[in-house]
Amino acid sequence: MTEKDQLPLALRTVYLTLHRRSDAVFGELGITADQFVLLATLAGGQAMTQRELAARMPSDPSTVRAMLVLLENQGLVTRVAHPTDARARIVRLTKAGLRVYQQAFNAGRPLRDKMADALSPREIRQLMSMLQRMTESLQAPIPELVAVSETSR
Amino acid sequence: MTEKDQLPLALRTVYLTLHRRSDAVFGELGITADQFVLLATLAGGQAMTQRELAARMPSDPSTVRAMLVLLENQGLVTRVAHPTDARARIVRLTKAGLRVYQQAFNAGRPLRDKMADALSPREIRQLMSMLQRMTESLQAPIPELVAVSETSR
DNA sequence: TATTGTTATACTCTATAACTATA
DNA sequence: TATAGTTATAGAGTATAACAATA
Repeated sequence: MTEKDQLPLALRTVYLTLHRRSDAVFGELGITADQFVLLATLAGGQAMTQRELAARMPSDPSTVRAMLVLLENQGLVTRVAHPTDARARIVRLTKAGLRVYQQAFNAGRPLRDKMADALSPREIRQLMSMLQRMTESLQAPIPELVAVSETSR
Repeated sequence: MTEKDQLPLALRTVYLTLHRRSDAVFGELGITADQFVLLATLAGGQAMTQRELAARMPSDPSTVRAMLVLLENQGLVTRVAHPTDARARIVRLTKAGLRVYQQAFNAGRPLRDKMADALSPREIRQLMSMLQRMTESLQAPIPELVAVSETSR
């Protein structure tokens, strides 16, 4: 069991710890940590289709749809027809949705600060770089995994 | 929006990407990625009570119980009486549980390698150190969060 | 033919609260 | 009084497959 093999568990531990504390903070505003991520994805950029939203979160389109239904019932997002593609629907934050997002962003600051306080500014940059490279590497196809699946048929 | 504020989302993206790919790999062996973590926690050390198990995963005792029921039905873990504390139950891997864990560990190697390949050996050490510090920092009480909760009563 | 989204469905994980038994 | 575990309950996220409408 090398240090490399402990990486997934270490990653999981910090993520889940963050996720639980985030749920506690955001729960006071009536949203979950995952719903906050959805709102943040919409707040960060332009409006987008459900598929684009799912790809950025990242999550599954049907999962995102389930989340959107909940958020729509709360009046935090709306879905309107796409201007040129009649199949697609554009998701947008409502005024209330933007307000809740901003409140949640502020409410979460102590948590983000606490996490970042464990690192130097230089380490934060290095960490961001590493996380992005890890994500790209994990998203690429992995030949050995394909081989395992194929041969097990 | 500073780089520091993007850290939680970057962490989430890499964790969820890893989690999904892990689920796909472990699913061929009949277990989920979270169940693998439970098995790994038991395989890594001595037998332990459900509470100890929950603390190490980390997870909630009632969540762990639900997972243990599923794993017990699959014959992968057993729960026996604690020798000195009649309230507690000791959780142990069965022979089949150890075998499945080992198979899953091996099946997950390409994934772990792929993730680690994005980093140099030095970066892996640095990353582990950072993740551990972040976890500790997040587990400590956060005064500002307490204050928010208190004042909102 | 491929793509967007919906629907139905099912399962795992999550967590709170009330409870029993024991320390 | 505090702790270990169970039970009941509820909800959120997850994802697959079949489907309709449209590109």
